[in-house]
Amino acid sequence: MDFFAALTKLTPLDQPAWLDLQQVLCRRDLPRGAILTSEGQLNEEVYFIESGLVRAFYFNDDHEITAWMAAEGRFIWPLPTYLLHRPAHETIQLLEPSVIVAVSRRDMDALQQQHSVFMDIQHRLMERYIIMYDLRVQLLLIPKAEDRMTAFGHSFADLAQRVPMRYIASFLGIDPSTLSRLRGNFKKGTNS
Amino acid sequence: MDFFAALTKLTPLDQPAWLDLQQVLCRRDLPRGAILTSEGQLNEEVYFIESGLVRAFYFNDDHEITAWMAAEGRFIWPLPTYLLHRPAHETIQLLEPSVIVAVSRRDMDALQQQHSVFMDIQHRLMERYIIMYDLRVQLLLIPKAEDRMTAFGHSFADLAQRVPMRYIASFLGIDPSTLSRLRGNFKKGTNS
DNA sequence: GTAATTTCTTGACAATTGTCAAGCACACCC
DNA sequence: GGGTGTGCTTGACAATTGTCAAGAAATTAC
Repeated sequence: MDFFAALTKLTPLDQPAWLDLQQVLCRRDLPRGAILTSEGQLNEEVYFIESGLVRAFYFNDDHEITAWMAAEGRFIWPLPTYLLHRPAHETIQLLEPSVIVAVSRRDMDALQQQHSVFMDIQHRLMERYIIMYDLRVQLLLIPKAEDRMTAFGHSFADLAQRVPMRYIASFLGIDPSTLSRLRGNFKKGTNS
Repeated sequence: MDFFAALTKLTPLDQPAWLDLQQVLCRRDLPRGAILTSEGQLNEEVYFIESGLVRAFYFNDDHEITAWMAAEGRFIWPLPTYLLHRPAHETIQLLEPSVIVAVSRRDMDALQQQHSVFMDIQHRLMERYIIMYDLRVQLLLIPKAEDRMTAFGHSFADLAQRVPMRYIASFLGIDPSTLSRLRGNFKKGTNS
């Protein structure tokens, strides 16, 4: 998924803005398991996933919770952290070897001052985040784990295939063993 | 809570912008139970709660789920609906007699074209929504109903007092009878 | 390819939560 | 202020889900 294509799909981008952006962006080829940002550290970058798969997680007591997952073609702008100037409560980690485009906050601030189109982009991404959050809350309010899982499959068919089960489980607030059992039952149900 | 004060707290507002806004805003004194917008209808207004208490809900199968609650001093900009130009999936209803300030979408669009400060306001509110959503998701991912309730009490102490229990229950994804029981246990626990 | 590690599955059981229903308390309306 | 309706509480039970643990399967490393 091309970075420029994804950007223009978000908002038409003029040549000067794109050139200035290219000056400051940094493309990284990272292995599976690499950490983009860590819980507790002040995040000062925004990202785009050119290829690969990423997830964010945090700890509640001693067990980790997957906050979200994203694959190639998606932007990562850790907004709650970014907006509040607070240390991240999430760790962002690669689930597959990935090519990540990164822009530092300092550079992004400067770009936003020079080209209003970068404000528009942030605005668009905020819109997307809100819509995603809305969906996420609706998912989590489905009372039964099985129904929650089915709904997840509908909304995130692509991720349902690629993301390891236990991450999906914690994303949905289900114990991995319960999720495994439900999967088993489901298969039996469809076969008969 | 004064509308103007709340606005300027969000973003400093110049005189001309405020005057133009006053032209189009409409203040309504509504009784308890009144409906601001209904599920399935295209919402074309944004609101501010000058006094009173409001909640939004929708139906999942046959039982209703409270999406959010808000008291005086808060803005209501139904963003998922507004952004997607889709009919609302929520009904917004007054829980107490309230004074509501409303601006139609048409007027707001015009204001945003004339005064960039109204874009800033939308931007600020989107930031708030994202932070609220983030909190909401974290709440819902707390596995035990009792812990979820406690966390709710911490984050929304004001609402916990004023909002009828069954709405809080559905907000937290708990059955009202379970919530009632937990409350009972909790009281016993603190007394001994 | 094989060993080592990790992840997934499954069983038995316990804890939590939901369901249905009945009684109680409270607020609201004339 | 008494009747009416609504919402809260509580009991008994059922369904769902979590916990702990062990074995199977898959993946990774060498």
